[in-house]
Amino acid sequence: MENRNIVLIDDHVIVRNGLKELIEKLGPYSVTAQFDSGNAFLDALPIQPKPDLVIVDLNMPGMSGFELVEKIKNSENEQVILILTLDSDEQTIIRLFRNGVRGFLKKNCSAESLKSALDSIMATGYYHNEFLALSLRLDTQAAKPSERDQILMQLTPREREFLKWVCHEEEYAYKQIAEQMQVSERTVDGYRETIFDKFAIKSKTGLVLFVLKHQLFDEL
Amino acid sequence: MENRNIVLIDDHVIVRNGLKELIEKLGPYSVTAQFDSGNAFLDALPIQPKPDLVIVDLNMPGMSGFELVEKIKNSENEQVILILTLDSDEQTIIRLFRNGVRGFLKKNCSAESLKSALDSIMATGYYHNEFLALSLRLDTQAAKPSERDQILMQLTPREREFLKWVCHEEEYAYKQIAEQMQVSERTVDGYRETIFDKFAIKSKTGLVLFVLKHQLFDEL
DNA sequence: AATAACCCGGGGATTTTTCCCGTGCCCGTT
DNA sequence: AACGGGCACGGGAAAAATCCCCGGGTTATT
Repeated sequence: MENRNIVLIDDHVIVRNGLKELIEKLGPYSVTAQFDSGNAFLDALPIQPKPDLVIVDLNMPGMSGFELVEKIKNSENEQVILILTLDSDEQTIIRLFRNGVRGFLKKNCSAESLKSALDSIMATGYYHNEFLALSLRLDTQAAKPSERDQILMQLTPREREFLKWVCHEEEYAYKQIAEQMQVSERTVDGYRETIFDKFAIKSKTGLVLFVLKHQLFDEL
Repeated sequence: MENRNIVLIDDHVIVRNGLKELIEKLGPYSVTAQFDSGNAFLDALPIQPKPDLVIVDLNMPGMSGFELVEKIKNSENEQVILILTLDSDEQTIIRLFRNGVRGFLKKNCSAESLKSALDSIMATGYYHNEFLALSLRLDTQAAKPSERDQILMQLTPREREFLKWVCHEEEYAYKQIAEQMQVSERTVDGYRETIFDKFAIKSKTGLVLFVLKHQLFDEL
């Protein structure tokens, strides 16, 4: 098999050099170009031959790896991308994957992991590890019933009803919610306050974000 | 390495036998049990040793593979599952994966694909191919692209950025958003106003609901 | 040159939200 | 009988959000 061309994008030259040495020892791979920023890569896109794989550091100053992936996706120039990351939350990983990323690897992974990632991407186009699988399952309500239940447990019936009104399409003000719930504004004030305290929320906007983020709405 | 125990669930005995022969030729795998329905497998669950892998046909009379996966997931008895399918829509695949399925394979796949699927699942726990990748990407984009795109078209770049800040976890006040965007509060006032007008929104709360309802956040 | 669309910003007013202070009732537990 | 939690209610005040007024600039299109 011919040598595969790999491009590295990372702001640290030390990391790039370390990776290059490691990668070229692992198999028929050649690191043919390195860039210290997403912009540098994008600038070079039209003039360089398309690599077989682009390895992107997620945490870079200026344009983050995430932004870079989005820009590549929106360009006409599809790339096979492997993400290098220290640790990242599930949401980011899911979004990256949906933007066409082919795999994720922790920066502190073993050489064996790196090798299997490279081999897998070259063979099947993708590298799939528990990192991603876990994230995807966390993405759905079904995966985190415990967290949701734990939140719901801490809500009294009136507080749940209050939250339902807060997230109502009609965008009720507290005064109107008070009317709907047949209590005084001051009482509604109380519901808000206790929920703020319980979950470290600071604003009505935060309440909406909280409910939707934890997908509580259907349970209220 | 020891032989891996594989269980087949498919309503066609011919398919099962063909698979068994093929699988046992491909590597250190033994098909230790076969079932012609999901129910038969569920009945046997408590009494048989847990297999290393369960291969499930998606299209079965009676209980479908999908139902079976859900039941397994809701039982206490987790299984490593590979799905065999003729062709299936993206939604089903996504749901299956989120229910813990480790891989998908077309029924008419090559022996090489089957082998790499088995090897990959045994090695990393997952098998990942373009089949799934495509589905996941379709999941977000095909959801309601027309409606969402139509909304996005009506937003200027600054308005999108503004919306991103409005829905930020930190619950920024407009004053803080103005700081982040490097403009005056009055300018932010303008972004809000125009968005309110465009989409008949009445409050900051409404903005959050709007963004999340139409799943705009990832696109901003 | 005119028009439109986007971007930017100051002053001021009203409403809403947020946060204090307090009160009391009911109910189940201890 | 005392206690805590949930529920309900009130006054007042600071902060934020909302809604007006008004002006300016750039850029692309016509």
